[in-house]
Amino acid sequence: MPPSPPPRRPLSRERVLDAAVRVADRGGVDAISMRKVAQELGVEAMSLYRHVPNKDAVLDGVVDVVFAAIELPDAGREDWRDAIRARANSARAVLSRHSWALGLMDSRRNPGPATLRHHDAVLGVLREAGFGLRTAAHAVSLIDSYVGGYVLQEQNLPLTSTDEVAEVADGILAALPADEFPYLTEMIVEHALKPGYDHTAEFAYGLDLILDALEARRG
Amino acid sequence: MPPSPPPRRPLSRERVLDAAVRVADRGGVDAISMRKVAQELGVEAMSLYRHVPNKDAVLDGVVDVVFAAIELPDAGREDWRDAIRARANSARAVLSRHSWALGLMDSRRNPGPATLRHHDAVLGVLREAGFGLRTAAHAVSLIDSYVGGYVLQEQNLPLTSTDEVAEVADGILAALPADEFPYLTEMIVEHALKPGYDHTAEFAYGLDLILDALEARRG
DNA sequence: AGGCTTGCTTACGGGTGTAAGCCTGTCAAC
DNA sequence: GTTGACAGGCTTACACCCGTAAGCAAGCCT
Repeated sequence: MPPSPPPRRPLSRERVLDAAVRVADRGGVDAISMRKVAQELGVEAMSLYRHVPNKDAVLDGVVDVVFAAIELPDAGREDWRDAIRARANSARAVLSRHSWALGLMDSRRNPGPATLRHHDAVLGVLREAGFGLRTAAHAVSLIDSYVGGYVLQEQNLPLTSTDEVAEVADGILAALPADEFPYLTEMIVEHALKPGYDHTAEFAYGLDLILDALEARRG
Repeated sequence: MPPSPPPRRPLSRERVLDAAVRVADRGGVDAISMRKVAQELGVEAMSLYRHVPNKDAVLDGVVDVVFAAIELPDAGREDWRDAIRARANSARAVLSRHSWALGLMDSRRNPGPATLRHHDAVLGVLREAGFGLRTAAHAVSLIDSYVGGYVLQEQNLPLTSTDEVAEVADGILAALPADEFPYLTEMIVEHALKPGYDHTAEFAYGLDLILDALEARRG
């Protein structure tokens, strides 16, 4: 018998979107082209159109795929802050793994089901915790801004190792007179170059500050 | 005498960058192409290469032009919060006017002079106000995240008039069963659709919350 | 056996960055 | 003045990459 030739799963909208995510992870949003996504699947570009109406639909879909990967807040927690903190950490992890997704959300005006379910769950936790409508709206705006903004600047400084930090910092320091930017120089030399900078801890600092301040204004 | 034919200012790096900003304001980052920028100046594409080495340099330059438009914090204020608040408001205004710039900052790894001057000034205000190095670093991260993130989601919901809000909200409400997203529905019906939503006020709420919480941890 | 799904082929009309070389207006030195 | 150099802008051309319309071929299910 033929040893089951390559399984050859048929294409599907889901497989197309997943492939698009992988392509974007590798080369950014601009890398998402029908040809490249098709290639990722070992297929020709036009084949995708059997499962997706056009490229815009791919972009819309891809955003929702990423959103679906963010864990929903657990409404069962006794402290609303724990629920929100967990989902914020998850959101940062996911958005930072697919850093192109943040920028893509702008141009897309059609929220998918995962996106909507998400906002609903977060709002639910806040409302059940006793936040008024208006305060809950403020809280959502504030928290989402912080999470999104943090990921944004995390991308700007994707410095995983201390060596990389040193390299970039040296470049800046060398290119510019230290006495023109005294505070920046101080920060780089005295703080950024010290080992042990941790994005997770930095993120947590701001998040806790925000959550505590919101707790103080609850109800 | 000939009535001074069109003044015909010569090109320059500065004029090229300004034109690129206008092009991006009109059509987003992707609209920045050498041909389009040249057309904006009434000139052919290749002429730009006399004043700019390549397209990447245009993108780097354009980011710095936008940054330069943000007003520096005034170190003279008695309360550091007033200085930071003023600069945050200015940043939001500028970045929201050139909404494409936020996304562009990611890919650019070469901060221009305006960018550096900016960070230095903000750090200066915080340090002079008595913040320690570590706390100042946290504060910068927190504030910048919030400002950037707010602009980001402001773009997602660029709803200037209440009518627009209603239109979008109706679309969402119609497309999805209200009982599947009860909290979201509540928020839209009871809050978002009410007149008087003001982005400036919403932004101020979160900003003040953050600044007050930071003040409590100063020194 | 027939139809329907799935993927492929070909093709069109556009957009991109930029290398190489030409043309012309301006201005300084003779 | 006349001449010469040179900068600034233009033309042409190359070698890509893009989204997608139209129609064809093969495999599966009924």
